[in-house]
Amino acid sequence: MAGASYPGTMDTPDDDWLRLDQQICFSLHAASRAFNGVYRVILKDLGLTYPQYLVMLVLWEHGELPVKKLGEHLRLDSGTLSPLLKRLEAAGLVTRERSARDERSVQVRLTEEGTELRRRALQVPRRIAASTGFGAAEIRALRARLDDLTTALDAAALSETPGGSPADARS
Amino acid sequence: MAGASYPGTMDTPDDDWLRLDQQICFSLHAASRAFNGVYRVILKDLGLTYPQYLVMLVLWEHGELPVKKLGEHLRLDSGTLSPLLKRLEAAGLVTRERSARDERSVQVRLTEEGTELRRRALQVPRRIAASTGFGAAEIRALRARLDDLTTALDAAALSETPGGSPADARS
DNA sequence: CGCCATTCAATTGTGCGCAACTTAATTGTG
DNA sequence: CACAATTAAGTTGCGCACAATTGAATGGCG
Repeated sequence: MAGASYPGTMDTPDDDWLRLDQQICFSLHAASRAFNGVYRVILKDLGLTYPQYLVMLVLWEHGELPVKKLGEHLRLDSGTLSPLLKRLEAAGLVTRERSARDERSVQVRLTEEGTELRRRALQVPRRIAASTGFGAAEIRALRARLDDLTTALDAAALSETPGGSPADARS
Repeated sequence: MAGASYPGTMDTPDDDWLRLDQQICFSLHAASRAFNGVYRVILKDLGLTYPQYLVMLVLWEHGELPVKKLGEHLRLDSGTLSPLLKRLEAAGLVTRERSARDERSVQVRLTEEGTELRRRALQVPRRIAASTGFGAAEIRALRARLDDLTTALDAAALSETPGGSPADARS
């Protein structure tokens, strides 16, 4: 509200950029936490945290996966996944077993109970969607925007990195 | 509330909702972390983390504030802010002092060095904006969308709360 | 005035996210 | 075959987020 409208970028002064920056980074941060909060409440019934739910979604879709693949789907590394999977295992939702073929890799499988949980999870998305007040189309549009953003940011992070390793051709 | 029909939803089957849900929550989660990653790299020069930067932005704008007010601006509670502010204090960027007027409250003030840091921070937003590949207008549009989302989610979180304490007129 | 409810910060405990490092298995190369 | 390089998980350490609790200060009310 403060002073105004900047049509394009033209020569927006630094101070205004700083204010805009405050707004956009705050907005994304806040939205992410707000989302997290709603999921927290809804997922409490299932005994899952939000990240655990994401892992379960991937497993429900793919059946079973090594930790590495799970990490690629979710962009998470073993530092995050290992303890998380241990908790899911303790909860009786998954099993972790070293692969016989390649002893380095650990296969994550749904238990009976884990598979079962999917039925109860089916109503979660509707409750979330209802909470947003957004329709399917709007959600899809927002998702597309966010994915663009993520793609751009990931690319930028690489070029911006001090090490800046150029070779990043991931599988 | 079961069986209700939702705004844009025809009769999309549950399975598809689950898949869409996977996508939108994953997208937001990923975007948030990607943003965080870019800030991490850029803010390293300033010796700040992303949440610390948010706190500094608020302080640069308002000069000095009690912890409570800081928390309202950022939607963070003392559980998060107390240790964070201690670290900013240790870094010599802020001071914390119990208010003489009301001994319960702690006033957070910028030090000389903290005020000084703003000049170096002025170029951060431009680097971030460049990383996103978005123009000011796009950023603003996205921000507006995210704020809508946050508002809706916050409202929903309250009504969704298990305790659903009717008297939830906070503040 | 005395007491109780409220308010603000801080603390504790749990979980996520990420960097850096460790350990073990596999692969590639001579 | 032997040995270095690579790969997969796990571990450690730090910081953030949030719920729940604690403790001190304040304000309201009889």
